[in-house]
Amino acid sequence: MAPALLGCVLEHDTAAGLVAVELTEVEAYAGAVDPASHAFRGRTNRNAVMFGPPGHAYVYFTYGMHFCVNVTCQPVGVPEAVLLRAGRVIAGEALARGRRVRWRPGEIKTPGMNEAGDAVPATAMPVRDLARGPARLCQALAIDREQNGGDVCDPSSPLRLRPGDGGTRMAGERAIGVGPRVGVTAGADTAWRFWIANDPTVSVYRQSKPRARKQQDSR
DNA sequence: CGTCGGATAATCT
DNA sequence: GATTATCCGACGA
Repeated sequence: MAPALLGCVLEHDTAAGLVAVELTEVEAYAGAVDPASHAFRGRTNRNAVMFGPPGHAYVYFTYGMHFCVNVTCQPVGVPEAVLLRAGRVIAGEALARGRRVRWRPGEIKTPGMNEAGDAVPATAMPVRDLARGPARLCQALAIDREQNGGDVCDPSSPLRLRPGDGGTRMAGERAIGVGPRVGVTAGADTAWRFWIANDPTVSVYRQSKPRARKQQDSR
C-alpha cells in the first residue's frame, strides 16, 4: 500500500478553502509484527482507529505539539497503516503558507508577522517546505484530532484521498526510493519508508536519537 | 549542509 | 516518571 500511495493526492476542504498535496513520502507500519508501530502492544484509546476499517485517517498528537496522519489499510482487526510524511502542494498554496507561520511560546501569534512584529513576505516559507515532513503536512492541511477516524476514501469527506493528477499510481514513471523509517528506535533497520526519488519535498532522513534523560540535580 | 538543544503534552509503564 | 513515527533556530563547517 505504501508505495502505491506515492503520487496520490490528499486534499482537505475547509471553510477557509482547499489545500491539496501530491504525496511524495510515506512509511508503512505493520501493527502486531512491527515494534515501531503504535499498535504493536495492542489496542488503546489512542490507536483504536488503526484497528478499524481500511481507508480511514489515524491522526495522532506527538512531541507535545505536532499532529501526524496515517491511512489505515487492512480489514477490521488488523492494525496496519501508512504514515503520510510529505507532499508537494498543488492547490491552496497561499492558504497553506498562512497556516505554516510559526511562532515561539509567549510571542505574538499573528499570521503574517514574525516574532518582532514585522510583516513576513510571501516568500518567507519556501513552497518546498510547506508539507515537507509529517507534522508540517498536517499543519499545511489543517489536520488535527477532528479528522481522526475520518473516511478518506469517501469523496464527500472533507479530508480525502484520490488518484494523482497524472492519472497513474506508483508515481507514474518516477523512480521510488526505499530506506529505513525516520526517527524510529525499534525496527530501525526495516526499510519501510518510500519516497519519490529526487523530489525536493521529501524530508531529510534522521536517525532516532536517544534524548538526554531529564536532568537530575547535578550538583 | 550537519549537529544540537529546547519546546511541550498525551500516552504508556 | 520516561518516552516520543517532530520541528525550528542557532551555530559551525
